[in-house]
Parts: sequence; structure tokens; C-alpha cells
Amino acid sequence: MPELPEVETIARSLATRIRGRTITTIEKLDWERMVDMPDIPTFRATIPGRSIVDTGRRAKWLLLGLDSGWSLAMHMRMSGRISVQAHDTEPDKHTHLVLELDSHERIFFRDPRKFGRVRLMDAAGSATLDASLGLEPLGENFTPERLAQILMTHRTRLKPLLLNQTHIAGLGNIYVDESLWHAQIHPLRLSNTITQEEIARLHSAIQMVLNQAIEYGGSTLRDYRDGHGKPGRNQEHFSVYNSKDKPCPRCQTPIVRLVVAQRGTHICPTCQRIDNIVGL
DNA sequence: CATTACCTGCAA
DNA sequence: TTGCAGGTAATG
Repeated sequence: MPELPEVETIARSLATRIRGRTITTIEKLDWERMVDMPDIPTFRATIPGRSIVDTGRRAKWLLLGLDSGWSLAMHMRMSGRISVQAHDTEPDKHTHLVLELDSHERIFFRDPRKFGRVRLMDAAGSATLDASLGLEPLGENFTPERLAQILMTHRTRLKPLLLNQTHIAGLGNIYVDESLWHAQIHPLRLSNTITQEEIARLHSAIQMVLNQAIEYGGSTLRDYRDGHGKPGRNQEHFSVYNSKDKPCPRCQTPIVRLVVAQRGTHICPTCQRIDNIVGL
């Protein structure tokens, strides 16, 4: 579910309620496969007593910086939801991890589809995770020049390239479709045939789309909520995503849904011309 | 590169 | 009942 703007919103909304708090106990962990690392006994033994010194985000990972150099990284994949709950709120059957804080509030990780993951990492583990991920699209290193370099050194379809987290990290299905619509580029276009003008449009489209989504608190289609349980409002501002048969906001042509990279993909067939995919 | 697996819930 | 879902890792 959550892409970069949703994880960013969750990180910000959690901060004031959990920063400076100490995790007293793991109150519930009933789906152990969600723990990537370390092994379960070590995870259970290390978490209690750790204090949360920082909250942040890297790509689609929510990061809780703990004392002694530890970090707890959480990835919500498709249906995960992370929130802070009052001490008297009972976790439902889909809430697989509950961390109790010394404030008596609790961090809930709820995930019906069980794709979500948690990693407890030391400094070296954090560095490994960081190194496995590409550029932050809202970071200062993400320039039109770096984008051009990424596109020109591959010859693959644009959409799968933009979804690949090892190049640019944080975009998912929603924001790739929205960015390509704003840039007026077809998702099947080959990356190394993009013009300088198109690169400039794509670069600014990506940043605009992500910044706008953060402003509106993320996009809620079904599962997403922020750290307080509130849905986002950015879905009200989609141009193409989830908008099959609705008029293109730019030219009124009905939006078309196709499948690219095995993902539902939404385009305006007029603004994002198919004949550009050959890239002549 | 494409397909499958991982899971469950919900809408068509 | 079938197909689809905001993600990624593991397979051909």
C-alpha cells in the first residue's frame, strides 16, 4: 500500500508520540515470518528496554532509530498499517506486532496480507539496507542529470525502471502512473530514447507529484492510514490512477487501463502517445 | 524479461 | 466465483 508519501506521512505523524519513549515489551508477535532479521529469540530479547531516539524514512521503509545504534525498520508492503494506539485499544486479528511504550501507548503493526516486514538492525545492517536502495527522489542528489544517467544507462521500459527501487527508491504504482501522466510520457517508452525535454518534465513531475501527495497526507484507496489512523486526501487529486474511463484532466479523453510490468497502469492515450514507445 | 509466490479481503 | 489490490523476492 504505502509508497514514499504515505510512509513519510506516517513517520511525521508518529514522531511526537513515540520519540523519546522506551519500548517496554513486545506485547504481541503472532506472525514471526514478518521478522526479517535477526532471528526471533534475538529480536524478542533485544527490543524491550530500547528507547526510540528518532523517527524517519528511507524509500518505503519506516525507520525507528533506537539507542545503542540499533534501528527498527518496518516495511508495509501492500496492506500494512502502522499506528500508535491508546493503552486500552485491543489489537484485532490482523495486528501481528504490538510494542508497548513506557507512556502506556502502543505501536500497532497491522497487516491483513502478511507481506509486511520488520528488521532490527545495527549500524552495519542499516548501512546495508541503505546501500541496497537507490536515490531518494526528493533528495538533493536527485537531479535531472542523475535521472538522465539512470535512464540512458538502461534500455528498458520506463515504468518498470521507475518501480525498481535500486535506481530511484520510493515510487510505487500510483506515483509512477501520476508522474508519467504529468510528464506526458508513455509507460512503455524505452528509457534510453527519452529526450532532454522529457527528462526535465519527468524529473519535475516526480517531485511535484510526491510533494503534493505529502501535502495531502498520502493517498487512501482502502488500507492506508497515517500514524493516528486518519486517511489521506491525495486520492482526490489523482489525474489518472484508479480513473479508468474518467476524462483526462488535460484533454478529456477517457483514461485507459492497461497492464505494464504486471501492474494495472493508467494512462491518457492522447497525452501519452503509444507511437512514442519505439522512441524513434 | 516474464511469471510465480507470498496472503487476505473485497467488489464485480 | 473470479479477479484484483498501494510490493518485492524468488524462479524460469
